[in-house]
Amino acid sequence: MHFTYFIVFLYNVLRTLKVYIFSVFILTKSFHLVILTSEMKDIFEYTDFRAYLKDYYLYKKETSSYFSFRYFSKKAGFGSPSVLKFIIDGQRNLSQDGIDKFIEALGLTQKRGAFFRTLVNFNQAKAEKAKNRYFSELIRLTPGERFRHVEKNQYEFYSKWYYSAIRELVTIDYFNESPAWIAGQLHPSISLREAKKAVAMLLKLGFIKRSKSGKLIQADPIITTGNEVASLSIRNFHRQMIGLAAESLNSVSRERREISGLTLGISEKSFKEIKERIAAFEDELLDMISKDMEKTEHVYQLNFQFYPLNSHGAKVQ
DNA sequence: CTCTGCGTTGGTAGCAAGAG
DNA sequence: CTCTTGCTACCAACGCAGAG
Repeated sequence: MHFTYFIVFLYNVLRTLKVYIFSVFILTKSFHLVILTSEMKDIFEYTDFRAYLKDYYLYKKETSSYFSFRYFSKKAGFGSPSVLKFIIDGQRNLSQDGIDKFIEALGLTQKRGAFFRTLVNFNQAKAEKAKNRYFSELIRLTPGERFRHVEKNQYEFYSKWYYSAIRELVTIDYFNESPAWIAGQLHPSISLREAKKAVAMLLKLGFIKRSKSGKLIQADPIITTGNEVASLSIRNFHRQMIGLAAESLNSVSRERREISGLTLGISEKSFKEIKERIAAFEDELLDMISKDMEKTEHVYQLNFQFYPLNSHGAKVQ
C-alpha cells in the first residue's frame, strides 16, 4: 500500500519536474529571443564612438530600469553627473583617462577596448596625419571582414590619385590593361607594380568590371557620403590632386593645361553665390561630357579651389 | 623669459518635469 | 509632497600658444 503511494508520488514528482523543466526550457528560449531582438550592434560596426555611446545609452535605458546618465558617471568614476550626455552630444571630448574609465564602465574586453580607444582617438584627432594613422589602426583592429566594406573601399579608392584616373582610362577605346601600358599612359607615371595592383584593387572594389567580351569597363559601386570616413578619404584625395596640379605647372606645357587664379574681396552673400555657381558649373560640365559622343582621348583632372585668405573668413560659420 | 588669454576638462549647483 | 532624472549655467584648474 505504502509502496504504491510512493510510486504515484514519484510519478507525480517526475511529471511536475518534467513540466517544470519543459517550461524552464520554454522560458529560457523566449528569454533568449527577447535578448536577441534588443541586442545592440557590435562596437566593430561603428565608425563614430558618439553614435556607439548613444546606442549604448538607448539600449541600456530600454533594458534596465536603473540605468541613467548619473548611474553611468558614477560607475565610470566621474564626479560630474552628465559626462556621458556631454560626450554623446559632442559638447565634450574624452580624455585618455576618460577613455580608460569608459572602457571599464562599458565592460569592453581587450579587443573591443582597444577598438574603442582607437575609435575615440580617430574621431577626436584634428591633424589629418593622425586621423589617417588611427583609421588604418581601426581597420587593423577589426576582426575579419567585419569592417564596413563600403567605407573601407571608399577609403582605398581615394587613397591613390591614379585609381580614379585608371577608372577613366578604361573608357579610351584602345585601352590596354597591361600594367606597362597603363603606367606609360599616366602622368606622372607610376610603377608597373602600382599599375598592376591598381587594376586588381579597382576590380576588387567594384569600380571597374569585365564586360561579357572580357574587356574592362567602368562600374559604379555604392559610395556613401556624409560620414567621417568619407570626408577623410575625400580630403586625402583632394590633397593629392592639388599636389598634382602644382606639379603640372612644371611638367605640362601651357597649351595642354589651364591654370588661373583670382584674388577677390567679397561679401558673405557673394561667397555663397560663388560656391553655388562652381557647383552648377561642375554639373554643367558633367552633363556636357555625358552628351559628347566622341571617343575618349584623354583623362584630365579639373580642380576648383576657393578658400579664404583672411582668418575671419576661415572662422565664420 | 613672463604674462595673458583661451580652449579643454572636470566638477557643482540647481531647475523643471515626471513618477510614485 | 519627495525623489529621480535630464539638462544647463556656471566655475576652477590646467596646459598651451602667442605677445611683449
